[in-house]
Amino acid sequence: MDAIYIAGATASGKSAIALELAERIDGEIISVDSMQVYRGLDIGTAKPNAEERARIRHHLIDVVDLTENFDVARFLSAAREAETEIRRRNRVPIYCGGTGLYFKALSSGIGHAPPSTVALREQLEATPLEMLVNELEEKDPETFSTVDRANSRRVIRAIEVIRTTGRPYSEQRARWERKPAGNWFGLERLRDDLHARIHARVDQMFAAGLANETAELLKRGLEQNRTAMQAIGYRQVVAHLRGERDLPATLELIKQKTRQFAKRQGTWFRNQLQLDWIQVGQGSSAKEGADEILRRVGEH
RNA sequence: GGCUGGAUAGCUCAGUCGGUAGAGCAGAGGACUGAAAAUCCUCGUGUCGGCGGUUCGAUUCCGUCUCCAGCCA
Repeated sequence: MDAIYIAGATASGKSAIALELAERIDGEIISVDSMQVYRGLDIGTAKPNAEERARIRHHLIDVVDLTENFDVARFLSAAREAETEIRRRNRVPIYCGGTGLYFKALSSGIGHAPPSTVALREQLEATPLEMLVNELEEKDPETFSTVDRANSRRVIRAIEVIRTTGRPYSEQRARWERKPAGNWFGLERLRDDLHARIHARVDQMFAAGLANETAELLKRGLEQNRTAMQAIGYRQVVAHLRGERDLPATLELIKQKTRQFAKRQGTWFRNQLQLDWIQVGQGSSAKEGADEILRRVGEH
């Protein structure tokens, strides 16, 4: 059986469905999640627990230390490796997660530009955006005309590649095109339903000790890792621990940030990926979700 | 009861030397090629607390009432 891809916003219930599916078809799960790769970020990333991981083999979870950097390219090669391994065992790879960029890399590749280096990036960050944009116009007119020039992250990456390779960024990117969906599924819920699930999940995270976990991670260098520090939940709890916000306000803020994030995930999935959408009903079980996926896989 | 401040977009507030008003946040939509749970873009008509008065014209000035905060009794 071909690999199955399941994309869904946070709290959409994708993990439970993937787990159910994996048991049914003798599959293994490859996490498509930019935060679950970090060791230590457990509660806040809703990582599958030990029991679930004992039941079904998971990949791309806990693969890097809090002090390491991770990016799409690393994800892509690790994912391909995991898939090969799974195939060798005659099992079915089930990709499941919520990081749109990673899914896109899986379907369309990522190009061959070099990774970022801390020193150059810091230097570029300290440079006024306008200067970088001017440099871009001169050295890579094509990227200049297509990038979001107000978005410093985009401009910085382009300049970074141009300076380290001496070549235009535009010629080092993968050609992205919309490919027809195979076993690529998107999970969708009614907005109110999803929000209710998000709120309940955030409450559960605190009940499970998110604040303590964050305090522990701080001792282990959480703040030194820029990417991990971006994770919703941890970032807000760190501010709370510093006394910048009380607990109820922190819970509210995290719920709000998560809602906004879920919305952005939906935008990405809808417009950047080619998915076969599955409406997940409010009271439906993981089993029903898995049934629906299998039914559609049969049709493909 | 008296005095002083407030009352303007869902929230926090700015402003109009009198010509019916605008930021941030929230919300909605969108973008996204090695940080992506990040980053960026677009979208603002609301009895300017109520009622009177002055005025060609009041959200803006005056009076009064209501509510909120603080101070004095």
